[in-house]
Amino acid sequence: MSRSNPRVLSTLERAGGFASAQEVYRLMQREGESIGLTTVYRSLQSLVNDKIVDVLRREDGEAIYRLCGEEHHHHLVCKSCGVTVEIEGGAIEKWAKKVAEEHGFRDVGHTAEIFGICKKC
Amino acid sequence: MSRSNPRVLSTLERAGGFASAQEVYRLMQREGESIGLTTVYRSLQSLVNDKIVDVLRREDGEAIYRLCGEEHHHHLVCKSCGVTVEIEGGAIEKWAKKVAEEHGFRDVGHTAEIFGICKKC
DNA sequence: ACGGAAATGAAAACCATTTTCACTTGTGCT
DNA sequence: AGCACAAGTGAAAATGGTTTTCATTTCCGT
Repeated sequence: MSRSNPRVLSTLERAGGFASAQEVYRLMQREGESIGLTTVYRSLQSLVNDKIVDVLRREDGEAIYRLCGEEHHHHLVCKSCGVTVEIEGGAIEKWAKKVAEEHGFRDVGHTAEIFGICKKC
Repeated sequence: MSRSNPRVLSTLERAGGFASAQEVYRLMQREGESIGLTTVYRSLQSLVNDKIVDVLRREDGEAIYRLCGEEHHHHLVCKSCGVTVEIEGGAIEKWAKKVAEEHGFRDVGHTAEIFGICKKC
């Protein structure tokens, strides 16, 4: 098995700790790094194996990676203009954890997003 | 736009209300129904638009469809085997509403999902 | 029966991801 | 240094789910 290319992790960090493999690849290219898409995929997989990053799925099925333990937040998105507000989700964290434990789940994560129409729209 | 082919819905029901497009297609073929994969996809999409079925993602990114009641609920999904538990989200409803109001949003909706590894996996 | 709209499905296009394979780089050993 | 073998790399091809295209068929209203 191959090991993670450190530049991949560092790029993922720079991306805000949240990006797809393709995005990491494009970002690295734009910055002049010489790397192949294959290596990006392999490095991300390896980081997932080592539990250094988490993998989630976007609605369209694309895999997105984020640093584990990264303080995560949620989004309040305007359906009309797309403006996004980052919000704290203390209540959610507890709820998710509690519900999951009640059902015997482990290794628990969650997603939550609020959407609506903002004041200006 | 096209409408849903009723045999697709009925097959999804027979499948336990939980299957991927490919599985629905294969099931229908095995039962001797004459239908194209394209129509299965279109029907499922249309059912999702009409909020008759829900769409989730398996760990490998494949979309899975399931019948869904009208009451608003959330899901606790096993990342490994896909088993799903419907859960109440009273705490979330309040949280979403409160946060959105604080930021002056109206017409508010939300999504929330918890995922992890279930007891059996 | 006629004509246009909707439905259908085979084949092609798409696109993220994985695999293959030939080549390069790194490492340990003498 | 020189050698051998393991590990890393990436271009290109393969994979597989999903979407698009487009020609054909089915439906429906008049």
